Amino acid sequence: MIQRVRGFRDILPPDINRWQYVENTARNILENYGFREVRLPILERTELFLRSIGETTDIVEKEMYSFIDKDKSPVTLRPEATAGVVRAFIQHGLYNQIWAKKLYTIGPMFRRERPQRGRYRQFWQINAEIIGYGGPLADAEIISALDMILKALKIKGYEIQLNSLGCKGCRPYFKEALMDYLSNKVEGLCPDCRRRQKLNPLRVFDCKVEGCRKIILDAPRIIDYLCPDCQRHFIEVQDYLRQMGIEFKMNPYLVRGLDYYTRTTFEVIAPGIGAQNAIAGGGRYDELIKELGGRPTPAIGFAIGIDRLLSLLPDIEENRRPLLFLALLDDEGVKIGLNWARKLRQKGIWVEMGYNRSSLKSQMNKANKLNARFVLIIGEEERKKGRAILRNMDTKVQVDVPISPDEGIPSFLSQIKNKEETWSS
RNA sequence: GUGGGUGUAGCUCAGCGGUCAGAGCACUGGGCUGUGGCCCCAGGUGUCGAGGGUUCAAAUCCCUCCACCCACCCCA
Repeated sequence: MIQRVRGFRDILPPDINRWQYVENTARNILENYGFREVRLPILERTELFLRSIGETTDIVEKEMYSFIDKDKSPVTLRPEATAGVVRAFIQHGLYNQIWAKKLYTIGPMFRRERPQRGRYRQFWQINAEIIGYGGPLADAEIISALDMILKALKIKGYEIQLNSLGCKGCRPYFKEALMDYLSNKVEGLCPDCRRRQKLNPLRVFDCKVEGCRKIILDAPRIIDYLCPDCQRHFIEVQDYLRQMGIEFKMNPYLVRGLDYYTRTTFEVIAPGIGAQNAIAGGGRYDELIKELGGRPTPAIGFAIGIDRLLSLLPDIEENRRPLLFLALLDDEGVKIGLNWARKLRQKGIWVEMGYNRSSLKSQMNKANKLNARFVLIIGEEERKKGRAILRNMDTKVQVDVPISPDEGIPSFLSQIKNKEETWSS
């Protein structure tokens, strides 16, 4: 048997209900916030991710699905969405398009990690970006949209963690201070962090090793190094969030795994879904568009992990049911039934039938398994009388209706209507 | 990349050196010759994850590999 590639998943009914529910909910909310959907390539040039995410991040160092295309160019399955959005934004010169200020996209991302609960090599994200606005109101709106989606989905117990990473003006001072501090503590650091200390000292904050954590506790904090502008920005973001009643928790150690973030960063964690408990994350990236060759343009975005979100949602019960199942007992019956089916479906009604000739018993059985509300029986006897048998599967009540679709369908539909009135009263 | 756990029917699992590989659910047919759910009966359920080894004898013991799950690293 040919097996699925490791870490990839098949999404099948009845699970698909939950996927559609989450996507539809997010879509509706984002559209109300004025976001427009974009659909972008899954494959991008590797360089895009090297330059955006950062060469010394875990994603780039060990998690990318990269390969050499037939024309020898290095390409990579996107490990996150923002880089592609920015690339498209620059490529199409969208700086002044009113619809390009707020964009969202839903689709799969790829990271080649060891799979575990809540972590897959292909995972799905809902991404939203506000582009071209550097002020704190954009931050507040993006977090507000994220929070509204989580609330609409009735996610319980999630926590929004907030931090600021400063800007290109103030972050270097902090980086230096941190590097100085860490260089005196090298003995206590794990091998990974010794390397990080030189290359990308902020990443030490993410370390879970006991020794490193202790060192981190006394380390300089980013928020103490913010320049006045960054400070003001961050305070205003918090004010807006409080204004809207959005709860959040400050986390001065939140640095995020991508190098392009500036100022506001956030992450949403949720309990009860295993070790991989981050269901969403994001932040501001005011330098990225310029760094990728575009005009200087501030932006902020978030990503929601659909796979992880779904593990927090209860099963959605299957309440779809066909209105009518056609039990067709002979060749002539099939011909009549085909017309019933076509005409009813044109009216938007779900009609089922058996595709192999079998006994009435087995057709009834199938109707029952499909949970059809009505069965219309058309056989030799019915044709002789010119009247088909209509059985209500819930009440077991059977009545006759004209067998010809032109007369029978109106009769059928009026009966349904009456039934619904009596049921609802 | 590292560690631990698990691989037997479509699903959930039992068997853990000694005839034949089993149960429940699901599936198909019949009891009911043209009427579903309940009940009864019958039936396919399978390279016992793959390959090799030990043994008179391997689903069972050993080795290797593979897959899945969980955890570490890190993140969605």
